[in-house]
Amino acid sequence: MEERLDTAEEKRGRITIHDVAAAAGISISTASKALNDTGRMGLETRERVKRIAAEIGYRPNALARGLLSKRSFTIGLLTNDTYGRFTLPVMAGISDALVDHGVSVFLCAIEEDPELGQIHVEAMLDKQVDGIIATGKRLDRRLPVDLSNLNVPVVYAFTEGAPGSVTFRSDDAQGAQLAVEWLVKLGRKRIVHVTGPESFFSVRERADAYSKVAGEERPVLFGVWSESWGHEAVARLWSGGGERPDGIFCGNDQIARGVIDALRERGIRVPQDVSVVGFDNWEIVAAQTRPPLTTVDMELKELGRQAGLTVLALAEGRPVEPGIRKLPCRLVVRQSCGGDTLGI
Amino acid sequence: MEERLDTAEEKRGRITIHDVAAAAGISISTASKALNDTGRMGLETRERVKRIAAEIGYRPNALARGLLSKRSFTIGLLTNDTYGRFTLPVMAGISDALVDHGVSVFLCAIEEDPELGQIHVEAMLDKQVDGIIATGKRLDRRLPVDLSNLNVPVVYAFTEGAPGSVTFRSDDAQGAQLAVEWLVKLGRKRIVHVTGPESFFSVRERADAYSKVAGEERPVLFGVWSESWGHEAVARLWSGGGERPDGIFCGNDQIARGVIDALRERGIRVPQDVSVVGFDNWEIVAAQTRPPLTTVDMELKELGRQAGLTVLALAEGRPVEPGIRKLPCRLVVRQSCGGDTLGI
DNA sequence: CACGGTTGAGAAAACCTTTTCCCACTTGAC
DNA sequence: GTCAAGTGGGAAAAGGTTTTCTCAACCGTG
Repeated sequence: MEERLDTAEEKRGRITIHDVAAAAGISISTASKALNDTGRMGLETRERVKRIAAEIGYRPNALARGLLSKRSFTIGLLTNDTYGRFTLPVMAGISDALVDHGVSVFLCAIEEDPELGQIHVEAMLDKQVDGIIATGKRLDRRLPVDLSNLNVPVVYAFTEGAPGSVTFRSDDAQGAQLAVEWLVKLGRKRIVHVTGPESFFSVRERADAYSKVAGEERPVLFGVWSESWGHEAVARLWSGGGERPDGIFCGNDQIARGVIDALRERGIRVPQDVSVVGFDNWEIVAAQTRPPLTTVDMELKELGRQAGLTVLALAEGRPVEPGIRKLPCRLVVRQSCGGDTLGI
Repeated sequence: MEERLDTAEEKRGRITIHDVAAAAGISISTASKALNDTGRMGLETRERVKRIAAEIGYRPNALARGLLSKRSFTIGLLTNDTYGRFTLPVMAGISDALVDHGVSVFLCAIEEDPELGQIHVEAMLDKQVDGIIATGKRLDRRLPVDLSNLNVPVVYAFTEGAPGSVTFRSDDAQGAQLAVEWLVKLGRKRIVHVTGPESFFSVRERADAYSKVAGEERPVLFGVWSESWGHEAVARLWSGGGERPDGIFCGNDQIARGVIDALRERGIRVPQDVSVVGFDNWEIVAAQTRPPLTTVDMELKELGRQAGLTVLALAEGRPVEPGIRKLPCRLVVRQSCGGDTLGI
């Protein structure tokens, strides 16, 4: 009765459902139904087919399956964030959410090149992706590629979406609020905000939230996203004869790092004399500052997870409310503010 | 004569070769041959079919094509480098090399989880990837997943490969040599090497190359891959009564950053008093040090490019010599060593 | 005029699955 | 003993493409 096809595995190429059917002495239709838990058949037959399939190492060909079902169990992730600082956590979240559903992710880094973007999008469409997630490095900029009437669902994550689309982004205002409230809670009174270029939407949003909590009259220093700007800002703050801050909310971790270094160089102690809080929770920067940086995490992985589930829902035809979804940030307490041993 | 099917584009779903054939008034076989430049037919027919296909926006379905040709024009990139520091440049290189060939890349981050790795590999095989590239964050460690008898080609890049496979890696010895020779050329005599854990193969390799150039008696300080170790190493070097170095070759850029910061804190000028050279050319670190860091670039993008072309060659059945291919590193001259204005 | 060779194009098989019928058989009720 | 209903399983089509084979028409040559 053990009628296994020795040739099946030797025959160069994959094991198909025909091999399973032959090995079980049934037709391929029955084999298919047995393996997919569809159709009617004896429980015993079903079990036997499954067992045999497992034994000979059968795995269904996703291409053939996709041809029929119009689902490729594949999605595309488009990004212009070359360095992957934002994209990688997003990607991790997407993959994490979709791997259980058997979905794999094409990653396409398109830089700022519209032509390259076009090529990648077409390649993905040819491969019948079930959907596309667009992500980037800036909330208020579009990717240099048109994703508008694509006949596959598109979801935007951490980049500006087309009108009428569904977009996921971090709630920067809430994140900033978290940071400033923390400084206030620690008793800081003379708080300032050192941040990036005012042209960034998230800069303005964070600055507004800061003003709401710290007070409209508290100063905001706009600059660039670099450590050296952090240095310069400290120089500026401590050079004049004005009030000396006791709390600095920085627009990102790199600026915070510059600020902390500059303060140390001036003999000002962090966090005893001045509390510093950053934004991004970019581990590589935040964990290496001295002292390690208290900062705001944008929960990009969760953002990716939700974007993944959403594009899947759209691909399956489930209805999804369009609009912008803001996901809350989280404050990561390390030692640059104090309060880390308080258990507040 | 203009007999275009208005319905073709309206019919929900993609435009198929049937639509092209119908629009051109020919059979699908002829259409296929016209579009693929195969078979025999009148030049005029060929051109006309191509024109019509373009007009109605026909794009071949890669799933159907792959089913027949056994080529999916898809490869998988497996990595355990969560943060993407090494993976992203490699990925960029692969993508760059393969996009012209119509190949897309599945990215799978598997952390250190063998089960997750297994799941992703199976998902990729189900999707009939033409090949797999394994990459990681360490030259002397395997990915936590078995890629040995997979019936698709596997290429290793920046991670340890299976015996008999083809593996691409950076030539760390040559890179280290480049760095130390640069210090020597600048007239530095009292060179030391501050590097990572001796358990890393590349650490030993770089250290050996350093010893060959600088002299066997020159000191090597093993530690960890962090800025704080850079600080500590400087403290150690400057605390005793011994000789003070005038050139420091660091095992990576983070250590170099720590070293430079520590030197500045002691009032030692870089590069006037001490030249510092790093390893990795991790832009985000190397460009933000003060002064910007002269460092060794491992050319990971080129490495990815070659890995991509190799796995493609294997997928197409072209013969490839197995073995380990070492790719040369490149010295990136910034200002931490001096010599940057010499044009040497 | 008969015939081999060329040219242009189509029919059909193949790739691997899933799904929709459809058929034969069993069971129980009347 | 006949019928209806239910059960287990198979044949075949469909999905979009490529490729092999076949066929008809046409050409020139002997």
